[in-house]
Amino acid sequence: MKVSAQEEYGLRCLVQLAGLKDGESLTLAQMAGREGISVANAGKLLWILSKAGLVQSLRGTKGGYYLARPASEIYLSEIIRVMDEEEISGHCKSYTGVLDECVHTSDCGIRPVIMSIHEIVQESLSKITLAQLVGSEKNVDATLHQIQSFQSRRDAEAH
Amino acid sequence: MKVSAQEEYGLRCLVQLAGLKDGESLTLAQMAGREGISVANAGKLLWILSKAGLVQSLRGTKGGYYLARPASEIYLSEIIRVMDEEEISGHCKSYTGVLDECVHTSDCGIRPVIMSIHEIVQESLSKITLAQLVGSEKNVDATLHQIQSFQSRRDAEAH
DNA sequence: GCTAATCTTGACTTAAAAGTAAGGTATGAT
DNA sequence: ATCATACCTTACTTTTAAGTCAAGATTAGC
Repeated sequence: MKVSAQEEYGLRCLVQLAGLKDGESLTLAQMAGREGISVANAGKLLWILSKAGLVQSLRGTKGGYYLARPASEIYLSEIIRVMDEEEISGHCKSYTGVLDECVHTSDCGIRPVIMSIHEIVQESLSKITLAQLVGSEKNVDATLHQIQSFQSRRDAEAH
Repeated sequence: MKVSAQEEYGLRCLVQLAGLKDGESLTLAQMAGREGISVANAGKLLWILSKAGLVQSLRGTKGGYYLARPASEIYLSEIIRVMDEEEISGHCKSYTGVLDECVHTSDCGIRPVIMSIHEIVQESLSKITLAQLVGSEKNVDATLHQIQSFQSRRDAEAH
């Protein structure tokens, strides 16, 4: 249960774009440089984000990438879902198929758990927008802890 | 962000053991057969669980595996953590290290998000015990939806 | 004590994810 | 028009996770 490299780098590039002013854009080379990944790799990630409609691009000399919507209207749940949709779509088309991939079909108590885990993650991430991730680590951390779902976890102990 | 094969199969084997009566045990071959995996693979998974103290084993002719504690005292959070500790331990020792592995060290708004995602998952799973996963799919699903953290998610829409 | 059943452990093989390379296509400036 | 810039797309290589193999060690029953 971990965040994949593709998910994380995709998120990082989006945060960069979220910090831009209106009318500005960033090239692949710029984003790759700041994240320490290759231009080719950044190109792949941004292409996925572009295909999903989260970013738009402009070709040519003054080209680059920019967000397709305001950062305050892009939720992390959507980003995470988009970034690993690639590998999923090869094996199965629907969301039910995702389960059939790793869960065998006989009746058992585990299927609802796997499903619930994914729902919990998606639901938690649907409360955070890209706009809330722009800024210093300290500020973002403070912001996150004011969001309801993140705060409630403090009541319970982790076993 | 998905449940790995290792996590899922480990969980499945534990559910099998949780369904045993006192004094009973299961061999690798029995568990492997029921889950549709090879005996060798089951051996690897059970060894991890054994090393972590979740199961105990008995060698020899009448040997097999059984839970080290009552199923009602084993939380899913612990299982998930144990099952992918292997890959983590090779690169870094502490939990901080897990983050340094995939997050570069400069100040940014993403580190707390990655950390929070893991915390949310752990906290949610710490409310479910192995004992609650024994039974038919329908019953387990009903049980899960009565647990507080799973129920609260229904209020919000998934974006 | 011998044998058969079973867990233990490390090395190896295979499959999947991540990342790279290269050629193609569109755009803007001169 | 031509050239330089930068995005687009497919195929390939590398790396990592998953799964397998085989030899060793332990126990129960005869």
